[in-house]
Amino acid sequence: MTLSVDVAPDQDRKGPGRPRSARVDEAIVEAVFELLSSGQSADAISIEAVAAKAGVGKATIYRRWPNKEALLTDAVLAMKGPPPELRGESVRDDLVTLIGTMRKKRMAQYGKAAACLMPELFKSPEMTRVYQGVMEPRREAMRSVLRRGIASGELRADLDVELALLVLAGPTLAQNMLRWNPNVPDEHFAENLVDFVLRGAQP
Amino acid sequence: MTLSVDVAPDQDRKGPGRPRSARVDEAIVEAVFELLSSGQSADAISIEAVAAKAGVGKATIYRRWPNKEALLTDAVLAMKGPPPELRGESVRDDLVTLIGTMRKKRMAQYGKAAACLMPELFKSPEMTRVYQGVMEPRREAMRSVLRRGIASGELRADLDVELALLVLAGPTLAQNMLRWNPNVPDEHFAENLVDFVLRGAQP
Amino acid sequence: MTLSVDVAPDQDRKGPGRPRSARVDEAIVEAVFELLSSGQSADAISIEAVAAKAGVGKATIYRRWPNKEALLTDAVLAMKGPPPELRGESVRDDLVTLIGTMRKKRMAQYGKAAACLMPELFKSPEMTRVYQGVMEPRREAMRSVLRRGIASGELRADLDVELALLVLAGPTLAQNMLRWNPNVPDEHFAENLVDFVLRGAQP
Amino acid sequence: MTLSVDVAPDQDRKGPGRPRSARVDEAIVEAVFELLSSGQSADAISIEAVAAKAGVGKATIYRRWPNKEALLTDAVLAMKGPPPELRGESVRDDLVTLIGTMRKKRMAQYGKAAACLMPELFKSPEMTRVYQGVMEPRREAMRSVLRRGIASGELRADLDVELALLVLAGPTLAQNMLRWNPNVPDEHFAENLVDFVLRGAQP
DNA sequence: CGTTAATCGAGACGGTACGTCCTGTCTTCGG
DNA sequence: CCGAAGACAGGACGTACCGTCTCGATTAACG
Repeated sequence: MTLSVDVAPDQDRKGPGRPRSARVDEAIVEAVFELLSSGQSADAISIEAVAAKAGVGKATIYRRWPNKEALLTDAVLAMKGPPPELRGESVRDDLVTLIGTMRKKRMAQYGKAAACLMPELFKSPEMTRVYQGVMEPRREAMRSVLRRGIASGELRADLDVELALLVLAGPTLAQNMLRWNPNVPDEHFAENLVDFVLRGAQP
Repeated sequence: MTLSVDVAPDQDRKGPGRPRSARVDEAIVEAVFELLSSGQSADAISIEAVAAKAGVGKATIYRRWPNKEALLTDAVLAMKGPPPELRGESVRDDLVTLIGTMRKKRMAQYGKAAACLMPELFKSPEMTRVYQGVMEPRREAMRSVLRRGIASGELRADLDVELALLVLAGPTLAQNMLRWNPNVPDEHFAENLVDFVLRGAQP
Repeated sequence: MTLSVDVAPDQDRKGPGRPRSARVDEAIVEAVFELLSSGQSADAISIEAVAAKAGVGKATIYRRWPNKEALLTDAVLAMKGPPPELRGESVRDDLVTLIGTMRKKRMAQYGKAAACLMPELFKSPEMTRVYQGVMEPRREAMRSVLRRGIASGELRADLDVELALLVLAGPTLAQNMLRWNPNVPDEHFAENLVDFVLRGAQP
Repeated sequence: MTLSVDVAPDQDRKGPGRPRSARVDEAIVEAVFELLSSGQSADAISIEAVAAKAGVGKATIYRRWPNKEALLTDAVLAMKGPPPELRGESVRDDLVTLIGTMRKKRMAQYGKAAACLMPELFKSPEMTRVYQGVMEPRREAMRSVLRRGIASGELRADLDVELALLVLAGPTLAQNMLRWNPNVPDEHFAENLVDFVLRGAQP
């Protein structure tokens, strides 16, 4: 599945008049992102606040996006990064890498932002679609690693790939977004999780 | 930890005048819950909408709760149910029961409601506290089952209880709230998850 | 036409229990009248205000009248006084008496109250009916005086009785309710008006 | 006496921002007038109802008038029309014209509206002042016609002008506002009234 | 004298309107 | 084209009453 997306979709206009500033685009999307990750729910984010934070007139925003939903959608799209590069040697290491990239750098922010977007996900199917588009590549990468492990004998032959995916990503999500279990330390989270999932709880 | 909570806190007033109706309390909290679990974010829930849905005047709500946050907090408290009864024979069965009760009946609604409350959790520490109060009993129940398993030899002696907790609850949460991985079926979810976590992914 | 009216209609109950206080009835109607003649419109008069002014509980009012309209209606009825006694000698004197009794004593208050009731007259046909019932006897008295005058030759044979009625009552009303022309003095108003109407404006 | 009045008083602002819409002003005043003449008392007219009827947001009303009283006052001002043109030949004809213009076209509406405003007149001196300002020009016009009649001998030399004014306007008012005497027909009302007043009731 | 029922004050109830504030959109201004 | 600023329709806020209903306590006549 390929989702090709441009952040400011009607930018290819030409002709007379002052051209649109690319800086402005970035400033707006950045402002949305900051507001989101500061714990504001989607409906609590007003165009007015975005305009103020970006140092921009309200009209300038409406010139680029038809409404708030489109703006938020584009801001979510902008959170999408390149897929992580995998070494491809050990399945365990690749899984650790994949889980780890969900937790690095801006991921604490990302997690908070994603959590704040949740009500929006239930309301807007468009937003749901975009969110899936952001998630799916990582999911697919993990699937292929798991399948490789089955083929190479590093993982059980009868492994349920989808369930394994969920068991790896679920805790990461819960911890990222909600810090669900405060007793689990952040350090070596990825390694500990992967090792646990590989080995299981039985003796 | 014990959290003793009454939903309508100042009801024990006495003296002259017509007493407050208990039906009204229920109707209001129920209305909040329905709005929450229909995918409205906390800030999108207006007191006016609650009043309309409950068939109640706005003043009747304000007579009981000083503001929206208090109302939402109490509504969350009302979601707290009794802890599940465990058979106490097999650790595996008890874990299945615990995971299962997170998914039964109204839990799909509960999950959606919880997801919609997330932005509020970041804003209101009071809400965070109450949410923890609702969660902690289940967490503690699962902890003691896990410890029992270690003692009885059903689980590894070096098991990280907190991590195990997260690995069991995280996927449940992700699936409940977000239906994160649509490829994992709902049927036998608890059994499949517990068995997977017990056994691990390795051959 | 006969309108038989009792102010507090269901008073004839008997049997055990504390009887209704006649004082309370009077106090309530009096309170309504005072509020009306202090320049409050009918809708601006609240049962609460009436109860407060009469020193009575709201329930006490609702026990006697089913709603505000009925209360106001009864209060209007209470404004009805006995028809004036006419000497029957001179038509001019009898007209002066009739006009004069519209202006005596409490009539300034009555006028103000009536003015404040006007919006209600448009809304409530029941109120209209009652108001007519209060007005009609005076109107009829004046008609018979006028007809007597025609018969006795004191008035023109071709006099339009209804129009004469209006020309006598209209200015009185306008001046009572609105003090419409502040340049016309209150003293000898009735005499001046009647003499003017009798004589006309021509040389 | 000259009363210069503008309906929307602070409209002459300049500077940036979207200018106020003149249509909106008209729609609001028109809505007030319609509500008034549909038999609503002044206090029964809610700003909310005005806004709804005018298809306007409440804030738009409050941007122009500080409170309900000011709005009603301005609406009354808007009822003021140009003084009628008089032929100046016969006093009788001019009086008929003056009385007649009080009864034409929208005057039935005007009468009802005025009646509904009466309670307000007792409460608000400002409203009283404005109402006088609307009435006075017509009163003055009639006075000068009467004085002309005295000078020309068409009317009695010792005529009390103010009383004559009241005798002409009072019945008109009573009939306009209250349809006080339903037995007097609307057709030829002005002619009949003026002829009656000129001639008097005596033989 | 005790029963009984109507009394009164008080306050909860479902509503409606208040006047304020804010949002998303639109429209103008000056640069 | 851009920023700023303000008007606009709409809607929620929290308050204040309204008319009604429902209590507890009091009170006065009847049995």
